[in-house]
Amino acid sequence: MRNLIRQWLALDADINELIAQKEKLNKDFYLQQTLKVAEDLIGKVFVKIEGKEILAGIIAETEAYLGDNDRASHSYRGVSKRNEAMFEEGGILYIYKIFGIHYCANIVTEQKDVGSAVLLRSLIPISGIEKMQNRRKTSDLYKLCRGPGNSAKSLSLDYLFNKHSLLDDKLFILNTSLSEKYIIAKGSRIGISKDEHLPYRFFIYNCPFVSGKKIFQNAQKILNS
DNA sequence: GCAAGGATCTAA
DNA sequence: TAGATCCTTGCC
Repeated sequence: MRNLIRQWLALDADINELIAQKEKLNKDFYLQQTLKVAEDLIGKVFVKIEGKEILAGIIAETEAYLGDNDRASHSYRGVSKRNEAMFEEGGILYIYKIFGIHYCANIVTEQKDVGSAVLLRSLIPISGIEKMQNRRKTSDLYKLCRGPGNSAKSLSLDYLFNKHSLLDDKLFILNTSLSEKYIIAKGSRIGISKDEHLPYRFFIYNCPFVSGKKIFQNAQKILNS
């Protein structure tokens, strides 16, 4: 597994070192523009601590859902019982269930009442892999956290975590710079029927942990600045 | 290719 | 209150 990760992110530190060395993303990060947050989250490490077990993955794929005139966003028609987390101040989770089957985890962004969030689509698992394999009932590392439903299942993110803070000691995102070693690309969001042309999906280019069959189609590389 | 599966929203 | 929709997945 370590070789597999090295191949993609040249990650040398183990998870405990990483947590000890790196800062958590703070509130100000989440209050930024949603598209910037979605792009900047690529390469960061999502961490969930369950007892003595550390579950962690490098964020490899995100999608932005804006609060301003984005017809594909759950927030488009205003506040409802389902989406009210999206209208809170940034830095918390918004969890919803799709097709009555799969949970999907979003990271709420921007100021209160904006109604924007970033969908967590895929992770590169780096810690707690056995637990993820048990939950997903597969040992295939590429498939463990590929797609929003699978990511939420691996991390066991359900309604209990709706509105949960990401500034928590057991649930946070590390401010790493791993993405500098990879090319980030953007393209169309997946599985939506409105405004599907908007390039609001961000992902690590040519990465097998990323979902979607057409990762290169309609993809545009973003050069590291 | 398509069914599972249930909450949510809209229209009446 | 009925009917359509849905930021998906894994099966056929």
